[in-house]
Amino acid sequence: MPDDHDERRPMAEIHALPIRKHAAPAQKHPDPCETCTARSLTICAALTNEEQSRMGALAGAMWFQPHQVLFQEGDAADHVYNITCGSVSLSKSMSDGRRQITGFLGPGDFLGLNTRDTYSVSAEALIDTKVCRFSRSAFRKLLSDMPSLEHRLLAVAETELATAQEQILLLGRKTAMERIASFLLLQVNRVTARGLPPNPIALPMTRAEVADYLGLTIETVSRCFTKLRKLDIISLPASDRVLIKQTDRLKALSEST
Amino acid sequence: MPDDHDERRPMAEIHALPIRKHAAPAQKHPDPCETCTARSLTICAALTNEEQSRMGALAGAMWFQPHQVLFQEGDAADHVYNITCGSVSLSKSMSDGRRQITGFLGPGDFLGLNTRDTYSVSAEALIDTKVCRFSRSAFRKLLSDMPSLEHRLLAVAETELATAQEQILLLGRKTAMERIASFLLLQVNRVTARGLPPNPIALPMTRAEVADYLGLTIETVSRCFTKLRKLDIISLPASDRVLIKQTDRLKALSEST
DNA sequence: TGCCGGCTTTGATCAGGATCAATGCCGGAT
DNA sequence: ATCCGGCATTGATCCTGATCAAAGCCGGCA
Repeated sequence: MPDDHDERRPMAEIHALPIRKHAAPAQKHPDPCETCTARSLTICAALTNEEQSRMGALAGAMWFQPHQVLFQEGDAADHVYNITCGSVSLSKSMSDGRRQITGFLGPGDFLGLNTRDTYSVSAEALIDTKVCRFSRSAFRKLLSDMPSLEHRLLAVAETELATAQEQILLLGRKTAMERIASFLLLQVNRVTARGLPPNPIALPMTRAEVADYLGLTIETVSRCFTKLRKLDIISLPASDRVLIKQTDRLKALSEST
Repeated sequence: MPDDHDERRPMAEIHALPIRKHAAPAQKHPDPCETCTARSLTICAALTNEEQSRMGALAGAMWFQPHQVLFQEGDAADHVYNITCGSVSLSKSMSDGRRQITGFLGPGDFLGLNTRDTYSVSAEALIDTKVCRFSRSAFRKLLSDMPSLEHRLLAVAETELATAQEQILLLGRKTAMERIASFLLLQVNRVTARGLPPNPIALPMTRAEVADYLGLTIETVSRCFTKLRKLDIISLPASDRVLIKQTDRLKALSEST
């Protein structure tokens, strides 16, 4: 991605497309990995050029529009995905409609790894999103040939596990305000890890998605944002942008009450 | 383990020991893996005999008593552990003492895997527990020589991730009653997976530990148990044993309200 | 320019679970 | 047999965040 920091702004060529239930594979380039902007962020960084081109040959690029579903919890886990650009939410839902978002993914993140043969969560594009897709069988073959790839995936899985544990602490024991503060600090980390300017932070998700991620309601999320604004800890230049004015006070709020 | 189903009953030889802050390594047997009762449950099952004896040579057996700490969140991650017998809780704590248990582990489960150099959670024995401990450097060497081991670990990590996602849904969106019902059904699975009789279930943890796992208070846990008993869905022959009388109704409670 | 629909904010009220407090139960030690 | 300490249960009250309801804001479009 060039310096387009507003993750919400649609990519022009995609925006013109009619909305479809399922995305179509993009036409193949001679070597898509050559120009991949997420390459340094992702597991591909662990591979030699040769290995990478072999991997690239198996990949298919795909685009997804906001709210398009990559896969649903319980679907046969046919593919694995690597996000090259955009944002995706992972979620689980209950029969009565209650939803819990288990994580937000961005460029370089890996999706759909699964021992069992069905996905354990649903994945949905938050904004226009481009992914690199592999069939699971091809990917498995790749794995058995490249121990460094498997090694890297294990590291990724362990990091995700630590993130999930942090999320479990947040949901089980933190107050609404602590959750919001932790969330904002997390977004700062996410954005700086990608080398983007940290302030103001662009939120690729709506209040409803934040609420479903933090185990709260839309109203509570909104009220906490307002309260932080009145405390002069943040400002909200737009509803999807947050300017953090006092990081230290935000940190203090994320740890106690 | 023979047919001693009460996980809370202390092992005789251990109970005689004075309480120590840190457990001492047990004297080495010629080949401890030969007699390991958890062998079929754990990652060792993926290894050939030769590989296993090589792995066994690097392992040290250790015992821990109830409340003994294997390691603390933030400690240098020097070792990895494999539980052969007993139960361990993983938890994270906040500075003011609030605690969240992120999971309970039992025989065959693996502990302490970590990309970074510090543990992301604390581990504490719930009951008398025996583990097989490896230094991380030795274990890493082992890993690079045995792709099948790494493959197996990846599968384990993915299963743990799916479990964590389930826990995130529970903490973010389920009511107190739904959490308790889900918890009890989870315990049934845990116990039957180990081939033990499912009814009544022995709970190796106290109400406080259940509460810290489910993001509730002791009182709420107790009230839910009482309510389930009054609904004739369970009975409580002892405070650490639950007899499930109507699994179908319990399942219904775990999904809606 | 003004309408419309989706998202966000704000207000009023409600309720599920937390907190505070007391009692009960059981096992181990004397 | 009795006491004691830790854990569990039960009851009364409180409070955080959910729910219900109504504006407000903003961008797209006629």
